[in-house]
Amino acid sequence: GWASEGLGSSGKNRRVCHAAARLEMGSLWEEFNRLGTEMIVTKAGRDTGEDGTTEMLGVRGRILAVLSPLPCRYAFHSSSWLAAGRADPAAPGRVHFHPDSPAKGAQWMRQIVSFDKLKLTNNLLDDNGHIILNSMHRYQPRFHVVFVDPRRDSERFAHQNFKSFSFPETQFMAVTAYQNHRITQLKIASNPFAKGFRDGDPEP
Amino acid sequence: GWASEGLGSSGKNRRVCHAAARLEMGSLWEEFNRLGTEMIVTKAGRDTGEDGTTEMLGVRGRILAVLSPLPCRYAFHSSSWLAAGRADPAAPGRVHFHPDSPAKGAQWMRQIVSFDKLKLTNNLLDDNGHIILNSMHRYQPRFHVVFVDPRRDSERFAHQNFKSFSFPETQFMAVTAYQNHRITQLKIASNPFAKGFRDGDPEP
DNA sequence: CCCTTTTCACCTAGGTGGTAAGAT
DNA sequence: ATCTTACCACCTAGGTGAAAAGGG
Repeated sequence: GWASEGLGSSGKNRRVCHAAARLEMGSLWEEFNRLGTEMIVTKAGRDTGEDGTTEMLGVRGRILAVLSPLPCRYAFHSSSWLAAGRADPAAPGRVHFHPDSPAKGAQWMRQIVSFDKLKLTNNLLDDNGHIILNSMHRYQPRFHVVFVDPRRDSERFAHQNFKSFSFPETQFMAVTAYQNHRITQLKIASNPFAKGFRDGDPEP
Repeated sequence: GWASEGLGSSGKNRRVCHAAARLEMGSLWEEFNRLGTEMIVTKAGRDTGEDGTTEMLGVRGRILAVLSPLPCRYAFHSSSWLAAGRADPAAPGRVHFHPDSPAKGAQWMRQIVSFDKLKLTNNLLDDNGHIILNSMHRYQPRFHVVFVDPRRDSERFAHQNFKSFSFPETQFMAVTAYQNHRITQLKIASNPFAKGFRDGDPEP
């Protein structure tokens, strides 16, 4: 009934307003962010390795990720990124639904919510559902916890039924090839699939 | 409302009574069945490669698979299977929910419904959710299309809300090692992961 | 003797950055 | 000159039956 769909003090539905989230692998994200994170975009789509942990209970809902563009074009000169004019026109942003969606809150709590199936592409005509980005532009990942409202006129309450999270340390630059060699080295050191490019002695 | 949940002539909810299904790779299943299909069970769990196609429209529901034991123990002697006494006592049968469940009918129709994540084990203490079988016993795979009834007292109508399918050509014997060498050869010829054991010239 | 378990080489499938060639 | 693409060797991850060892 209507009474049970009351709003919390934030103007959000009570089912989502207490949702919380923390970033998994936060120290690694910070290490990348200090150097200026770069993410490869290809025509076919490449992974991102995004992780997050939700602390949501009792919500029957969806979790989805979006990448919000930051409004500037960049260039990499003498080891640093510089703003280089207005952002190129962006295609309408795509949304990536977590593959476990929809699921109940207890299910989301059971394990880390990983966005490792999310792929980035620079192909404006992509029809694989990947998220389309402009290379040499900067993005802020965000994700939304959405309560699936069973009411028939649920569109009217859409603004109450989600709660959003973003972690500044996950901002990144979309590139087709790495610009900063220190980013390349950190990727090689931290991604198991790049183990073939490591040369030093591995730690236990 | 209640009127819209009326029953078809079969005594099943109208949402499932028109569901239909056909077996994918039917001719390969028949080829195996003529020889006597065998499926490996291990302690850790092994795949089955079950495929099926549903023809279900407009149903918000689940698809799940069960393996029904046939009540006999078998032995393999001189190239054929013989009944060999009563069936060993079986643990309560487990159910395998298709990982896309729940989903709407249109989603199920979009692609082949494959049970290739279903694994078989002979470990009675298995806690990976695999289906537990007795080796040297025969089984009939079945699957059920289930309408998720939104009514509060939906348990009362459970018997109306599913429709079951089984294909006799998918019956198989659970084994820990292949008994019939012709089954081994047909597995090697038809399973891409066993390509390493093929010796003849491959067909284009 | 019959059946089960363990380990193995050999595959499929797909995620890495490197590299050189291509595009603008 | 700068950015993009296509292909590659090298990984991770995991599905095969073979073979040998183990158990009752």
